[in-house]
Amino acid sequence: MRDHRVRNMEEFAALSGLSRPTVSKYFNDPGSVRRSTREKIEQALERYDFRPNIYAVNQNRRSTKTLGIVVPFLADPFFSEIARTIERMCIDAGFRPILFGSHGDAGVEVENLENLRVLKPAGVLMAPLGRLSDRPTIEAFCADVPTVLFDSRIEDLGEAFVGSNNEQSIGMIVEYLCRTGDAPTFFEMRTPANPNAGKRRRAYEKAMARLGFEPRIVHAEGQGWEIEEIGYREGLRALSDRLFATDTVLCSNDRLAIGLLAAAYEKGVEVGRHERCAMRVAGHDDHPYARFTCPQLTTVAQDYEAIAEMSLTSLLDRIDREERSQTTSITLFDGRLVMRESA
Amino acid sequence: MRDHRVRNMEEFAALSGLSRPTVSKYFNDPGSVRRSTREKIEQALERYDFRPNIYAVNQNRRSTKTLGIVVPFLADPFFSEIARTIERMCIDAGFRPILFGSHGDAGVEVENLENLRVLKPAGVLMAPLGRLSDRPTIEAFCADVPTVLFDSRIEDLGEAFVGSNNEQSIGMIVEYLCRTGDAPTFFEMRTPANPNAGKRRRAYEKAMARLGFEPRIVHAEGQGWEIEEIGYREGLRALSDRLFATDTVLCSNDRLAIGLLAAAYEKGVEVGRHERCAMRVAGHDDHPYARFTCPQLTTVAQDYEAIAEMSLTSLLDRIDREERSQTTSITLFDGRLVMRESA
DNA sequence: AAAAAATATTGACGCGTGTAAATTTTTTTC
DNA sequence: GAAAAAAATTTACACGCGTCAATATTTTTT
Repeated sequence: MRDHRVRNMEEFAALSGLSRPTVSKYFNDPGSVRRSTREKIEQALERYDFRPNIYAVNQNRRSTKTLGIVVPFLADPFFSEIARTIERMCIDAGFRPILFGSHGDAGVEVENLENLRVLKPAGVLMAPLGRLSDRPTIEAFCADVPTVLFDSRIEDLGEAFVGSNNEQSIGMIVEYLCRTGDAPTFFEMRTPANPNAGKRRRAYEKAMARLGFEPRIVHAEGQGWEIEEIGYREGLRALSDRLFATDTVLCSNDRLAIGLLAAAYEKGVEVGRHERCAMRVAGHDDHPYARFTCPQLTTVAQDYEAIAEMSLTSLLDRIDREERSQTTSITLFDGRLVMRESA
Repeated sequence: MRDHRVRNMEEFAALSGLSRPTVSKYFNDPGSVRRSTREKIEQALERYDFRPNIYAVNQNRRSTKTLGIVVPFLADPFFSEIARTIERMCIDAGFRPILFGSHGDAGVEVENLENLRVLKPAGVLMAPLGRLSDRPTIEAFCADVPTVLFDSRIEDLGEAFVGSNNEQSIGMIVEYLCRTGDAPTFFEMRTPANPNAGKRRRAYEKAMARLGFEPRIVHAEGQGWEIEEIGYREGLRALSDRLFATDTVLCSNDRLAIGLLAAAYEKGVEVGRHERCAMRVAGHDDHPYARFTCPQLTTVAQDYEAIAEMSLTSLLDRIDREERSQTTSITLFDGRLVMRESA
């Protein structure tokens, strides 16, 4: 049991009865040494619990076996969930994930990339802020480090992009809403940070046109990532001023819908798909809290797992091939309708 | 502008017209070199943007200027918020924060500590899982690395503990509820992961006794961090079976309250402090979503900033003094009553 | 049992920086 | 302007590990 502290690999090799290069070989790939040798090392490992100095290791390896993960906002459950999924997969793939949240701030996003640069990661998985992101910085970063973007696409950047198929998912929910009641009015932020917002609006317009309805859009004013607050405040206003043209509202995302539902409740406007209800509300993303809104929110679930897995696979693929690709491949996953009480 | 890549400090020193040791001195403390020297370096820095290799640096320094932050669950807004606050403060203090979330899993928490050990951080700020945490592992870690615990206390561990004063905050809200209506029934998980839960229950009992009421407790069955789900499911059951002895319910935390409010809504039980309402519900923590529940949740706000700042200050203090303290100092911050519609 | 193949060892160098001692240069003080 | 103090330079070693070439040993094949 843990006899004494082992200073370095030299000492540990001696304790194992082996030479340092052999032990080094083992740590880089346990399968590359003879079985009897491996057993010797693992036996010693149990007694002395030695771990190679990561700083010395990374100084000499070309690739550091660390992967950066950058998300715009850790407090947003979508990103904390997806980060968690990616982290786990990284570890299973033999990499060391390191997580950065940008707090919705472009300056912090740039800082995060600078910090990552210093860490010389093998690759980076990044969900950019979107419209607010400093494109030149990200471009320069992508040129130096293999980077896969997810969730928010930035035109022509990154080795690959993985996201959700807004056209499909919005089309699907618009169709559902039209089929079961009034055609939806679209509720979105006027100047959303996330580029998915624009795609969703266009998908809404397209779906409405296809179904023969006039698209109607209500814009919420306000900036930043306090999206529920904006949905609430602007929802109150829209309800007071009767801005919603129909009794059905499709929100650009669940966080906006959460705010709107709070506003409707406060106004005494009953929301739901039943006869007596005055209004239907739907969202997009299947936010973890969508099950606990009043009423429970009908929405579209994104495939977290698939997005995480595809992002990582694409990145590891690029890292393995050790060549930078000129084109950015794009993968989009379909959403799944989640029917609850609100619409 | 960015003429060419600078390989190392030797080369950069030559480009600055200085010797490497002097440049090294500058990077460790810009104030330690003559002003004219500093200007030379900063001028060169603008042209060549060199940054010392962090791996080579950390191999030789005793302390690594990185600070670990470990939280039990990044998807929980309380922790993502407090992590963000601490991160910012770390950077301002000249340290490099590195964030780990344990996903509510004791195994991951242990992994996080192991990974941190490898990184040889100057210190660690940790909110443990609580009851689920593997005490021996954390104890061994605290013995090796200066660690300050926050939020969840583990008896006799860490250089310091910073948390909230549950006795004060629960006492305050119990008093408020008793003054304005029925005395509250306490709603909590039977086997909560977080040790604050136990403190809150005892504080509730104490406050009720002080005010001359019989304490009444309803237990929610269920394990893990899906607290809203448990609150919802068990809330439904409690409402169906009329388990709440009074018309006022004080939840052990906001996440449980969010679930209970969803259950009440579904049951058609009107919640609020107005005449016509059948029930009052209060929470604890001032969760970011407490403003968007239906109705908005009356709760107790914890002082994020104060907890973050105090934790970091305590840690930096211990790091500076370069000595391990025998006693763990305890700091608790008072909560602030946040009155909204639900109670 | 001998030959061939696989694996381990020895010894050495390099990575980029921290750091210390001795020396030289620059700045400050009187 | 000389002496004292402060700062920079030179030189050298250390950190812990990756990696290579040459050699020795073990294992597998014939």
